[in-house]
Amino acid sequence: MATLRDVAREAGVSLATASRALSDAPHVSAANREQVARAAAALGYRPHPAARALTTGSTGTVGLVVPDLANPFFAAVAKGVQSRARETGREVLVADTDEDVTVEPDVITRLGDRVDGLVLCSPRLPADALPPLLGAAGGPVALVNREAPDVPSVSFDIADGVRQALDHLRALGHDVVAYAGGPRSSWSDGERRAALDALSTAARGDAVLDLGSFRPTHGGGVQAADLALAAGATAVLCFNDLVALGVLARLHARGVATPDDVSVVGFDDVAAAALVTPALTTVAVPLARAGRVAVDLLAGGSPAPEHRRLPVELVVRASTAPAAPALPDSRPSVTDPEVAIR
Amino acid sequence: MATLRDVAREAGVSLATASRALSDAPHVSAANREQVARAAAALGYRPHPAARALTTGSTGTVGLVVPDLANPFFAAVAKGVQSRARETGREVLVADTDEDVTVEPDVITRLGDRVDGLVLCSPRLPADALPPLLGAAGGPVALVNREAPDVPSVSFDIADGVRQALDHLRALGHDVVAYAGGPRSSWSDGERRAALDALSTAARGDAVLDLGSFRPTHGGGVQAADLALAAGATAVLCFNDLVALGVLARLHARGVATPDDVSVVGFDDVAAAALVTPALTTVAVPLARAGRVAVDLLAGGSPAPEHRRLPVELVVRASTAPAAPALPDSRPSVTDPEVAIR
DNA sequence: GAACGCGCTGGAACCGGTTCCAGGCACTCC
DNA sequence: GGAGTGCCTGGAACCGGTTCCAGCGCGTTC
Repeated sequence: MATLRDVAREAGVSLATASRALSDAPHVSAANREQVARAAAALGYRPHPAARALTTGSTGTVGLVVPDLANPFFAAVAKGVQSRARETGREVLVADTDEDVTVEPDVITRLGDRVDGLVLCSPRLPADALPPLLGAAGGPVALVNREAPDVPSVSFDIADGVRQALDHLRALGHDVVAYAGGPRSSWSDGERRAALDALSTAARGDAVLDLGSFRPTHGGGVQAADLALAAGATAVLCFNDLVALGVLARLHARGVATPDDVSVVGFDDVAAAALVTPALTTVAVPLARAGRVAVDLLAGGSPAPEHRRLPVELVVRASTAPAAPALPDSRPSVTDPEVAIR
Repeated sequence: MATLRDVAREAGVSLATASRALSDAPHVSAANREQVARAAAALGYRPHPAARALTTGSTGTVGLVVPDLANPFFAAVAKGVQSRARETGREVLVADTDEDVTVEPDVITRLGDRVDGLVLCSPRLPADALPPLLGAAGGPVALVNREAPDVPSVSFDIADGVRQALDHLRALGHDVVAYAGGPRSSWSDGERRAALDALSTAARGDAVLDLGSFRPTHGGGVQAADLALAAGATAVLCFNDLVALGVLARLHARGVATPDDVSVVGFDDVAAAALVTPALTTVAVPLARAGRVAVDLLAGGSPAPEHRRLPVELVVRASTAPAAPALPDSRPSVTDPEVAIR
């Protein structure tokens, strides 16, 4: 492997000049610049990343921590991080915590030492567990899909997404909407619930039915569907698309027609949402773009940490339809002991 | 940030001794070893990866190149690579080529400089494009899901998977099976076709109907379904699960019952395969394990490159059923101009 | 008691770049 | 013609580790 020393010798200049020439620094004559470029090309010179990192203190690498690479949500974010990093000449070091928040400190520490900045996508991490991790990172951190004081972040306008979904369902005549929630420790579930609270108290007679918390997976959706059916819900808004897919599957299995009997709305607009039958109405969230923005936030050294909130958009597909004229007793009542009306 | 020099001073020993103590090298007294460990802990010392890489020549990092992180197939491989790398104290640098084989040389070169070894998962790359890339990597390379001379690889026993699928379908009475193939440049499509050839010539009267090559996606499956229907096929074996999911969706949309009218078999056993309706019968392929094995192959410096072929297993779910008693003219004939009988 | 060997130790070289700093040269301006 | 200015240039220090090698102290053996 050719080193800079070889290039300098070949070009007949000193090490310092060769370095300056290759890094487009000033104080190099055009002739020497040319000579060095020629020599580097001839020798197939490629700078040694570790050597460069040692002196400059910058590795040209960003880290990405996600709970599960196989989850399409995080995969989409990872793609965004990846592509933006590549565009800006950086590589990405990725860590999958396998949904185990207890390994995060270790993962973050290990990654933090080798990167210029860390994109952290840990929706399930409790808010109070976050600050110590930021210290462990030992460098700039950008959060995806959650917000915290003093840390730059990219999140989504969840409240608006919830509003769009609710407006859509209410316009279809569903004045009671069931919510199949996500994990309690999840920041974004909190946002959804806050938005639902605000929107149901503001409305006249419209209500939101809290089905509870479910694992943010297909299996969680299966459970939620049974509860929704027991409560007689005609419309279910789900924490995310995976849950919605589970709801769809369970309704189908129990012989309940979607969207004729029950409408279902998801969140995220994961690739599969458009492919299932019936195609899922869902709140599209710019996952890849969030990944890209996160990378940019790392670069922009932030005196005042920037919080970017990306717009979302409801995409109406085939899983929602007008409510059937309701039978009075098939509607949940406020006194129903099994579910809480918000 | 504390450096080794600080640790040495704190422990009252030389730089050399401190280094030896921390790396468990011999020629350090027990007392000093203890002193150094104590000092390192007190100072929160963490070795500087770039400095270490510069002298040792090893980065403690493996690279992974995949066409698309959002594709569940590659996501599963990535998870395997990730977890095995972590277990063995290495980090993983990941690159997504966005299904563009023309960027692979660049990606591999850039990654190759910063890693100890590269896991390459590029199913769509033509065989003759491979050798130059291996040179560009500038280090050990392990291939996943394809084989090539002189390069260690992990692949799957595709022939056996095809056999299991065919046996299953034939046992159900489908003596003509349509194959919805993948991209021609794909190594694994070649394997499937070779296996199908072998198995159909060997059989008596059984045949395999080549529907052609499709993009290895849901959309490809939609196209394949139309051709399968046109050919009057009662059983379709698909290049992979994404295609199979597309076939399922299209059959459903066209009012064809699965599995009653047409049986469908996938390949890979991606997570979604178990979740769709009807649940997909498919050849399960140990994706994550392949990723893990690939990482191990990188470590074992290979004088004779090792080719590991992992076993696969048909999982029978709900998308396959006995063939309906055939109407003579609904069966494709050898003279049907639209399709080739193998 | 002297020669020998062995284990521990620290000084120094080295990995491959970047960058500070002093020096040199040509050119301009008084 | 001499001083001053500015651009290039290369020697050398430095980043933070690892490792070679010479030296030293101690215990052993004849």
